[in-house]
Amino acid sequence: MTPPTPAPPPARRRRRPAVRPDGTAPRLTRRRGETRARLLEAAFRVFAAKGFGRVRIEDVCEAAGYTRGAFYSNFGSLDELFFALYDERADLIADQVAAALAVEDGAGPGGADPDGPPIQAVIERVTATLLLDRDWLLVKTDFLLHAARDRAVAERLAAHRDRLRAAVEQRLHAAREWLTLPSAIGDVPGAARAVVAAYDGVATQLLLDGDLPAARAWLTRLLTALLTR
Amino acid sequence: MTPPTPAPPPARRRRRPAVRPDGTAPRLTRRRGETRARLLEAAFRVFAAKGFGRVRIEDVCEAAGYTRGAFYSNFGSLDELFFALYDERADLIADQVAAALAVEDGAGPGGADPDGPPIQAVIERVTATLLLDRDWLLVKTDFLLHAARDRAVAERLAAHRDRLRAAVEQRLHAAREWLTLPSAIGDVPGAARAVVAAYDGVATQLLLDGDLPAARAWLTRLLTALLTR
DNA sequence: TGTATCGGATACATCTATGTATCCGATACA
DNA sequence: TGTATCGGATACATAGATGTATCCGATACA
Repeated sequence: MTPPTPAPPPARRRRRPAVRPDGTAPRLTRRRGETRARLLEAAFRVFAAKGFGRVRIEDVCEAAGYTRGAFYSNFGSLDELFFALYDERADLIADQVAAALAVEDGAGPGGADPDGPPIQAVIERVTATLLLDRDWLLVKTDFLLHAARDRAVAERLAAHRDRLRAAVEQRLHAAREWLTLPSAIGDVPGAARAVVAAYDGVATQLLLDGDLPAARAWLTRLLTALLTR
Repeated sequence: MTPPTPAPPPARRRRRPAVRPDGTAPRLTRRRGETRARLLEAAFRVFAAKGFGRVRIEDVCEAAGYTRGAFYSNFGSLDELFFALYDERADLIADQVAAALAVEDGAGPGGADPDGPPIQAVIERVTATLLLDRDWLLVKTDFLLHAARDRAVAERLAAHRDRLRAAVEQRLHAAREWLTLPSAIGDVPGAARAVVAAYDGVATQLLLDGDLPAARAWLTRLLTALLTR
């Protein structure tokens, strides 16, 4: 049925080479970086609005104010763009969370914070930090479905989750003096995992009803039950 | 920009009519029902394997052993098939869960079960009942993403969740004598919601790593922390 | 200021999925 | 057993998206 093409090189995903034949770097790129950034930014909106499966390459270009030429000059496929987008945003968010949860250890020379158990404060902080943007949840869930079917993708997502979990764990560790965890939860690492699980659970509900304040309140209740006795 | 087409009837989704012009019912259908069932069964496998966004109508037909003629004779679009599939499976699962959690109130004339607090038993039961099939999780999550972008779809999904939550709630209510809920959780309805949230959270992890036994164990720990004090 | 390279636009060829119109074997009913 | 209707297959027409080849204005460097 197919024409007897001898052997069309099964090369998947070609793109503009990063290095020229003679080894010199392509003349570099300021304008290029901007278009790439704009494409990524537009892609985020489009993916959030329509879902990966319904997004055409041209949708992204249109939203970014380019044509497909710009796209193919920067990415090899929609998957590649999607993965790049996820990596970018995931790093950004992991940084934000880590910063928001970071403990200023040496704030005062006296050492530990004297004004009572800060567990509730930690919970509030975690809640406000993790549950931010429904659009990001939409994209992340799409990515989760990719990860569920592709080992390599799963590892990227798992790495992101590990960063979040580690940030939470560190924060809990700093507050361990005032922590009395339920026995079922056990230690601080277990508690950090429980926090992530509660977050994921509430995220599902948030995707369904879109009620961010309710999701925050509910997450607070769950975390209180999971982290105190 | 758009050609001045007068008014192309915006008729969406046509299919074989359920009633003939003269009002009589179409000659009925045993073979038809089987075909439809096989298409739905095949669709489940295909959706689980590839994800909604990557499934072509022909993929489903091929997996079911039919051609597209059979498909269009039974469904108007891939969305319609997908929704029908979800409704079917969701009902099935809700029935199973309700049955598995149902309490045999009048088992003995003596009344309540005498052998100690059955909370742990309830937890084990809920865990084993809810966390069954990763493929179903995959399809359900795809459906969740549809629901997140479409109010009408969201209500169907919410209805399913309500059935599950109600089954859990009823079971917890039956065991309320031995329940000492954490104060953050409050009452039985709150506890039922917490169970669903924990389930969703663990489901996310299960999608990522595919480790069902670990997911079960983890869900048990979470539920223990959420339902006991 | 000249010029070589780059970045993105344009135009085109192709491919794939869809939807529909038609046809034929199967099946229910007389 | 005959026959009208049904269920699904086949064939076709079309739309829509993709990928690539080419072109032109912009920009960095001399």
